[in-house]
Amino acid sequence: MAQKTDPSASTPAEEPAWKQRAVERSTKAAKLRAEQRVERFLDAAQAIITEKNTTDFTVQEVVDRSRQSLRSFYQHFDGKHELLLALFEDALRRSSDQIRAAAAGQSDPLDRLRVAVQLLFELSRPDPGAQRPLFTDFAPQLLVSHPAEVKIAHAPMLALFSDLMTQVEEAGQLREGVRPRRAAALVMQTVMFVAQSSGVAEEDNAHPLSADEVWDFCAMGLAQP
Amino acid sequence: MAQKTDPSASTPAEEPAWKQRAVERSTKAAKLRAEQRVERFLDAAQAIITEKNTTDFTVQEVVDRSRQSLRSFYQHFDGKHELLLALFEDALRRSSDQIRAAAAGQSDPLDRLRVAVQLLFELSRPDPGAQRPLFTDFAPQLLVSHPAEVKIAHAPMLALFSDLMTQVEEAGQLREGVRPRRAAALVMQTVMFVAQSSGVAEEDNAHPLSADEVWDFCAMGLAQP
DNA sequence: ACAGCGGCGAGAATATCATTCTCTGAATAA
DNA sequence: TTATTCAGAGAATGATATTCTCGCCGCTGT
Repeated sequence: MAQKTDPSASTPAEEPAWKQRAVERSTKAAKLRAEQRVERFLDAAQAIITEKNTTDFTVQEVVDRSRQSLRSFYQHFDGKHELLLALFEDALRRSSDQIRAAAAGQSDPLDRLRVAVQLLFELSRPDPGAQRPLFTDFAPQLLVSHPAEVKIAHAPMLALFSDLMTQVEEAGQLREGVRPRRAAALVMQTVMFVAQSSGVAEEDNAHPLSADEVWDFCAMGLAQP
Repeated sequence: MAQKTDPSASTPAEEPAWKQRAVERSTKAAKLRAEQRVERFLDAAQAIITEKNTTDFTVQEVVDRSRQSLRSFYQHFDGKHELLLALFEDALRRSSDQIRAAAAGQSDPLDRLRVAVQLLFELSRPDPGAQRPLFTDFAPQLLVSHPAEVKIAHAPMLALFSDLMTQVEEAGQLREGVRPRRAAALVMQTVMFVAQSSGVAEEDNAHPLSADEVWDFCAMGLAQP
């Protein structure tokens, strides 16, 4: 395919418009097909993850479930990590939308931030039923193996918290000397990570950290003013 | 060992004292040998980790380096993860000692806590030279695969922070309503995790979070009092 | 001194995946 | 119709962890 279009680039006069259109039509079709295939892989993976509540599936499982082939898989993804990354990005984006919507229900900027923190905490903790082992399970691994991509995936959530934090600042409710963007990053990571490790219940003692506790910590810290 | 002493408890008449002693002597020797072997594995692994600055070594490497055998390895460890866990626990214990010592240099409880937080932050961030890829590299994976063991490994550090936090409370410097033990857990995790993800430098923008920022966040939170 | 036994080195055999490669049939375009 | 591209099936490869099989060696009770 690339071999067909490249020649036209080197000698444009040779390629009449109809041919370009034809090529484009076929290209578009190909893209569509590719998107559908990718979609099927993503759906299959998501289904498996939800079922097994872990990201420990094999590529083969995804391939079988999506009724496609290994060949196809590797033609569309650079590897398993890209598939996971895609799902992770997606989950994070949807979650940030959800949080943004929830926060919008509050009129006070600090309340908006509070709601966001608390909801993020809930969403980030291990299996509140069957959702998002992506956050809790997968994120840590990626953070080690593909930090740059993870940062990109975090972007929407970070943007949300930056917004909220900036609003808090504009309302004069931010402590002196706190830079809103950095605070946003700090809070986001704190909440996500703490939620993660707090989730181990077992026969434990007092652990079950609550969203309120986390919020109080973020908002007011530890020290007596 | 426990198995040798227990039988004597259930049927004491059968086991004369000399036999017990003899058995114990041989048992003790065996234990000693086992400990030495384990030690060699641990040393070898630690050396490799320090060299390659990653925990991505193969069991075979460790075996070769320690001049022992795979058979021995699996006779002494349940698997690679146990080896790593052992090293992790150790590193964490040594770090908590180091931090405890550093904190002891301060007379004010809140200062002690501050020093502890800042040092923990520095120790937890990716390779400030060649040390502890155990924290940064390995911990996340374990947190997913063996959360219970990780919690155990965290115990000494948690104990330290609990102590420091309690001292802060006793000095009346803890904000109302903050439970020292939970706050200790919260702070420890926050600092360790934030340190981790902050370490990715590259061509980045403003990221390099500082220990001071983290401390300010923990101590005073975000909101205007 | 000797037979049995446990610990261990050497390294082959397995098992599990991810990833790549080869063959092939079918849809599509020319 | 024929050539080309696409994509399914699944075998081949490669990297590791983990297990297994052979012996050897030293110790221990007889």
